[in-house]
Amino acid sequence: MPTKKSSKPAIKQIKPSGKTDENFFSWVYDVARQIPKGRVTSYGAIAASLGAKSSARMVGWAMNGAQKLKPKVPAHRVVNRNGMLSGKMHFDTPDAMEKLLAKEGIKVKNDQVVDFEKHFWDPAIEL
DNA sequence: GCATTGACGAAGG
DNA sequence: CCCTTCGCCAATG
Repeated sequence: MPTKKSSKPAIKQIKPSGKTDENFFSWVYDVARQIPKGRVTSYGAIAASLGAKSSARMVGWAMNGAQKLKPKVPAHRVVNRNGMLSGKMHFDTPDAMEKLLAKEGIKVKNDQVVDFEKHFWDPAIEL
């Protein structure tokens, strides 16, 4: 039943222009979606698992579109190396990230994840 | 087309 | 120990 029209290409289209090598970006989204509930990881860890540990910034930039992506990417589970919610301000509301984390059992204090190491999830190892 | 910025990270002073 | 600088690469002005 090949009635499958070529529609809905997994992941892509970060930009309506259709530019951008979605390779790197897509990988980031893919990994981010695989983050177990109640766990967090860092931008650098994701970048490193992709073979671009130096491009942690790109991971963060990728997250910028992650919120609108479908299915949405749990960007709230991704924080910086210090466990700080550096990207909370980029959500719909500054409280969204903190709230989502708290909902999954992760405590956030002063924009920082409590017991970050304990909740840390390394895609390069676990994946 | 060049300059600045950015949800980071590691290294240097 | 805190602050500054560099690297990374793409988007935006």
